[in-house]
This record gives sequence, structure tokens and C-alpha cells, in this order.
Amino acid sequence: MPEMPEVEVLVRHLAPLLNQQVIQQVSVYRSKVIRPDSPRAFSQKAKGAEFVSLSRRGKYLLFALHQQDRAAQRLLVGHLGMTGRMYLLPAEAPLPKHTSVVLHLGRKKFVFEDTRYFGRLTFEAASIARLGHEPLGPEFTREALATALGRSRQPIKVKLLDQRIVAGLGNIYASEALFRAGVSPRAPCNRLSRAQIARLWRNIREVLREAVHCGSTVPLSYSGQGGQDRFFYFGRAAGTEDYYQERLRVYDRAGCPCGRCGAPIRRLVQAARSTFYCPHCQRR
DNA sequence: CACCATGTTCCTTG
DNA sequence: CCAAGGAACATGGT
Repeated sequence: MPEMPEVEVLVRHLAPLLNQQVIQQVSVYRSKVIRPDSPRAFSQKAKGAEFVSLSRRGKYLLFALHQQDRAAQRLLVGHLGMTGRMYLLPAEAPLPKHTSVVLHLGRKKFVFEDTRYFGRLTFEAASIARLGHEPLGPEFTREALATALGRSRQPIKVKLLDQRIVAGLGNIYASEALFRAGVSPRAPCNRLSRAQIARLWRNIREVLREAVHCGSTVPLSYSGQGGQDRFFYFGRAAGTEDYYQERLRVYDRAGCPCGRCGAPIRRLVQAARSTFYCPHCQRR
């Protein structure tokens, strides 16, 4: 479940459930996920530790752990990759097929399930330091965005996926923000006007704020089963007349009429990722 | 079989 | 050194 809003909603969901829980045992099913620690080293660090707080940075979950006999806290860093999920199950519940790590908490267990195993759960925090500003934080101003884009000639869509520019934007919301701002995904960063950057800045924040709000409002199921309602950011996934059906205006809508002008939405490949845009509303 | 998928990192090339 | 592009990672859906 990856972009910033989904992670934010997950963090809010998990925080009260994990608070003060103690890790009694650790099971690592994919050692790649906990790199660079070995399963033994990882377990040793985690075992006996208590969850003190949970926060988020970009798409990363930050679990603060406290060991009884240790003065300093330890930071456990989680990333969901493309298909990761984290939730609590009763201790006796069967594990899903693609479980990568389980933290046993007594009557419950914390499950990290990840079909494609691109996610991480690790004590290595180096990647956090390279992140850009939080898109909804006070430091992310119009000027900060303009500065971060700099004189790069890269297409703006590609640049927006660079986590050093804004932390937490991903492929879906980058397309959505560009559509709302009326900016072509192909526009080189250094050709954007101040006005375009200002519109982009505002719409990045808006689209993410709305997504967080949407995810906080809708009842979500995080545990293994229960259909596709966990993908609240997938406009189509939940079926029926979901009120977030309308949320995604261009993503995965190639061929559908643009909601603003009626022109067919197009798909374009940039840096090996799909971009969706309206060729009429997002001209250069 | 082909192509696509919410992400990051590493390697190569210029 | 930097920027940019592509492959790799791994599994499943259409």
C-alpha cells in the first residue's frame, strides 16, 4: 500500500494498537527484508523491546522501540514497497502466503505481508536521511519546491517521483497533482513558470490532504482477507458507488473522457513508469 | 505467452 | 562529480 497518504492512514491505525506492546519473539521468513542485519542480529535487537511511538516520514514507517535495559531508543524502519501490508492478527491465526516478518506480541502478532517482497523492515535508517521535505509540513513551500526542481531538464513527472524533491509522492498522486495543476508531465523542470510551480505546489498538497482525509473517513480492513477495500486509493477496486470512485481523475483511466474537457485520457511511459494525463488540459 | 502493476536501488553511459 | 536511463528485485493479474 504505498504512497504517503496510505502510509499515514496505516500509521494512525497501528499506533494505538502497538503502543506499549512488547516483542516477545521474532520470525523472519525473508531475510532480504531485514537487511543488512542477519535474522539472528535482527531478532536480538527486536526481542524484548517495547513499542514506544509510531510516526511516518515520506513512505516510511518509523517504529520507536525501547529495550528495558537500554537508555536509548532504537528505530525500526518499515517500507511497504509495492504490495506490503502490516496488521495485527490473533496469535493463533494462520499466516498469509507471503509473510515476510512476524513480531509476536503475546495474544497478538504483528504481521508484515508482502507479495512481491520489495518492502523493508529494518534497523538501518540511512534512506530516511536522503528524503526531501514532508509535502504537508511547514518547510515545503513554493520556494522550496522551486529550489528542489532547480535547473533540471528532467520531465517534471519523473522528478516528482524523486523522493529527495518531496517525500511521499508516488506514481498515482504525481499524475493526479499534475492534472489538477494543468501541467504537462513532459514539461522539463527548468521550463516551468513560477505560476505553474505555484499551482503544482498547491495541488500536490491538496491531492495528498484529500487522500489522507478519504482514508481516515472510510472504514478500512487491514487484516489478510476481506476483499480489496484495503486499497482505498484505487478508485475502481472497491466497486459499487464508492464515494472515492471520483478521486482519481486520470490515473489508470486511459481512454476515458477527461472530467474537465472530455478529451480521452492518455497513457505515456516515462522512466519506465506509466503516466496518465489529459492532452488537452495539460498542454505545454 | 505478453504485458502490466502503488517502489527503490544499483549499474552503466554520457 | 552529476544527470539520466534502464535493469533488477519477485509475484500475480489480465
